[in-house]
Amino acid sequence: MKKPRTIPRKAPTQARARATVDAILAGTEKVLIKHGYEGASTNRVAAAAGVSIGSLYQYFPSKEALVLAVMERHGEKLAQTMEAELVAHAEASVPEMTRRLVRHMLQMHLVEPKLHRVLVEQVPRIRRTCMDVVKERLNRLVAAYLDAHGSELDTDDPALAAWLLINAVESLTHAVVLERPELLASPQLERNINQLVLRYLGVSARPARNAPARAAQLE
Amino acid sequence: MKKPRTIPRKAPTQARARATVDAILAGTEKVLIKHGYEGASTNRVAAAAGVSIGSLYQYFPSKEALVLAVMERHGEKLAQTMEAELVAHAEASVPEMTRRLVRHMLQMHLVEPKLHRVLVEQVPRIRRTCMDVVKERLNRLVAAYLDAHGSELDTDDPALAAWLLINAVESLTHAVVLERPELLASPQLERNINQLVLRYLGVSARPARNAPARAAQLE
Amino acid sequence: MKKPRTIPRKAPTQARARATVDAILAGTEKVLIKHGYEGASTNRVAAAAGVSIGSLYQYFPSKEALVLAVMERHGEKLAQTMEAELVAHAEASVPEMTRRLVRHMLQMHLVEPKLHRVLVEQVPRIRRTCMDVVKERLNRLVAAYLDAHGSELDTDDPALAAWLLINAVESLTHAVVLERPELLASPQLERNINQLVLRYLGVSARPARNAPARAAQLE
Amino acid sequence: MKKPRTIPRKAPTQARARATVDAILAGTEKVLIKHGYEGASTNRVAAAAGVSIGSLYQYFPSKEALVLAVMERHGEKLAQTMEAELVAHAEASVPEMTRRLVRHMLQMHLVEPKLHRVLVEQVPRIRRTCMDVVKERLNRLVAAYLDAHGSELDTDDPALAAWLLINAVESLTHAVVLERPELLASPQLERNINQLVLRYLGVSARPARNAPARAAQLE
DNA sequence: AATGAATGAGGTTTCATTCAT
DNA sequence: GATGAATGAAACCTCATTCAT
Repeated sequence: MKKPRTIPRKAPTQARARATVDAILAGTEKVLIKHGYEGASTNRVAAAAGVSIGSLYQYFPSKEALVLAVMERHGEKLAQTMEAELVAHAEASVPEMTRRLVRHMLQMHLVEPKLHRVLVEQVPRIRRTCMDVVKERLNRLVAAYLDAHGSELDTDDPALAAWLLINAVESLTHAVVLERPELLASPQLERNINQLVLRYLGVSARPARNAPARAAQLE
Repeated sequence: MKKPRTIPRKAPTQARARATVDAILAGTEKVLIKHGYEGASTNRVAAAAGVSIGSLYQYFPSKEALVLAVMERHGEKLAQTMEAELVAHAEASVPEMTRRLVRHMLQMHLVEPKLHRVLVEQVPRIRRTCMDVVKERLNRLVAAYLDAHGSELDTDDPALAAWLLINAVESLTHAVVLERPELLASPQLERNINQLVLRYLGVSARPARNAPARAAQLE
Repeated sequence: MKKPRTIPRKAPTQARARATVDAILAGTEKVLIKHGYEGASTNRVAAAAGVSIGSLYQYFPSKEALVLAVMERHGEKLAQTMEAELVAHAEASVPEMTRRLVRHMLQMHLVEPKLHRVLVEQVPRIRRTCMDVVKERLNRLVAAYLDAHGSELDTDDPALAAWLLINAVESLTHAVVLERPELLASPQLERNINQLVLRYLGVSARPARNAPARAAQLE
Repeated sequence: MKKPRTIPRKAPTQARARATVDAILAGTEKVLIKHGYEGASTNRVAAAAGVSIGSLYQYFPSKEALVLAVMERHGEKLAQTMEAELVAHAEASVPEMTRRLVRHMLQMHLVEPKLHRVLVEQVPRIRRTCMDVVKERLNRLVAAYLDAHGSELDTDDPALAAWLLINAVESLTHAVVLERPELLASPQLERNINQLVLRYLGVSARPARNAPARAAQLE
């Protein structure tokens, strides 16, 4: 069992090289989408990128390095949009924030959905997945958010709660895409996920019913 | 991207043939554990099984057929133990049942844990995973159980709830094994997962508040 | 710097396999002769052998394994003819034996001379050369012979003397072939090498001076 | 089989260029020592020399040209020290001179021994070796010396004798280094090589017989 | 003169699969 | 039924060399 090198071989310094690397990454995505992970050979990638196989190997020492780079790029995009959402509405109440994030999570699969599926379904998980990156970063942010709102919640360990929720919600969105795509549109699904989150946190999803609001909206 | 045949080529009728097939499956498991999915070549499997490569191909038309068979066998085992649990304690209260199933789920990873990891992490998900089988069967049973206990719950759609919970809990157990194995032992984790489930269902984990039931809170 | 495997991968058991291995070795020789060491690729060898590249790799794990096998086979042949000569005339006098062996050594380069040149000149010496095998075996025999004839000689250490002589004579024959092929035919060369050997051993090439003489002195 | 150009592409005229060429040669030696002949790629050499691959090719048209240049430089050094020895003691007696040269030859392997080994063992001999240069030049000098001392010797052809001896002694030193390094220190080896030479030339190693000279016999 | 990005033929090697025995 | 020798497409990757900058 070999462990192929995955660290990029050299960072492109000249503009020309930068363009080559971009072309290679774009080619990798194209090939992954079209042929899947197992069908993605370095030769195919080079061809799709309009670059010689030699050039490819000057920057990426192996197929896994290529895929890893694509995963990181993709994960980065996802993480950034989620972060933006969290930061932009830092003042939102817990139910409001939950709704936003859940909706966002569900929509993530609509950004380059084919690439996303290939990365999530086909790439062996040994290699750190793009989602791990996303999850890690989200984890911190959500944990911080829960910590800040600790008084409104019924949780013994906000960090653990963040981790649990992120994993649960993330996996649910995957599962929906894979197994029940017809539910994606339905508000029922979204409502139930929100419920899962809010009830777990000890916050009512419909604050109206419980009380005329307290605490949450004042922060 | 080719789709290799995965249906077994012929069913072994003679006892000798049956033994051969068993040896092949055992060999496949051994090789998967030792070399991972990508490192599992048919020749290696045949060698590990003490069977000629020709014989292997007499029963399994492709590498994927081999892996699929192993996955089904493994999934079958898991599903059966879960089903047994559900059936054996059909009368248990919701909190009790939840606790049982969650604990069971966490322990599943301790049954042939290495094989389990390989199957879950490395086998591309295109090919229907073993867990899908488990999940599908559990789904029905849990949905039925929730239906039966509908009056105790605050859920609009028991079937959807079953699906949500099974996916969430299953993915959490994976995530724990992969990312936070140190939590496996901790009662805190189990308590939080139980909480996630019970609160979502609108059932208090501490039945005292709702009903006279006890027991749960000591863990 | 990699060290390629050189041990044969599996010993052919069936007659068919035996034939394949022979064809591969023959092909290797052909290619070495025609294209030299660096030009000898495994693909070329397989083609020359009329065998698929896959078959080649079933028996030889690398190019170096191929070359090594050829070298051993070739060295074996050479060693055997030298041994035969030594054994057949075990009773010969020292000058007589010397003359025989020197002549033999010179003629060795006429057995498959092209292959011999490639093996000697082009194969990097890291890999144990065919000549090492020959030399080792000859070493023992000659040392034994010198030991047996110790009383006729003026040497302090027959084993060392054997080693010195074999190396010297062997290298001289190489050098002749490579640098002065025109001398190969000349009796002068042979006479001088004989002289080198005999005088070093303290035995006159013209036994007349030392002893009642026979045969040798007329050349 | 291609024959790559080996003649240097252009002679460096400027001082800067001279420095570049030196750096390249030094880099080549470093890489040869560290990675061996096959592992010595032009890119590695350029890197080791701290020079761009383009610059390297401005002065050396091929990998073989590089190695050849290094071999010539190395051979030149060796030849010069041997020549110096011969010239400095032109008046020495034959035994004395023999002793000096043999000792010198043995010590040659201690000058940059690693580079020496790589050049001698790994560089395919097609390409004229460094030793050929040394040998050729020594040949002339030794032949001249033997000619001058012809009266003291029992040889029919001093030129041939020179050639024989140089080859024999040179190869013996190699063989010692490669096969019996433990002998390098021993005086026995040196004594035996001297014996080989002197007896072949018909000169006693113990000049007492011929002339009043002394000293030599105690080693 | 120097750079280093780019090239691509061709190397070694694996492995799922077939088929004669 | 079983065997295992044989296959060959295709994978990954290197490296001497060129050439635009």
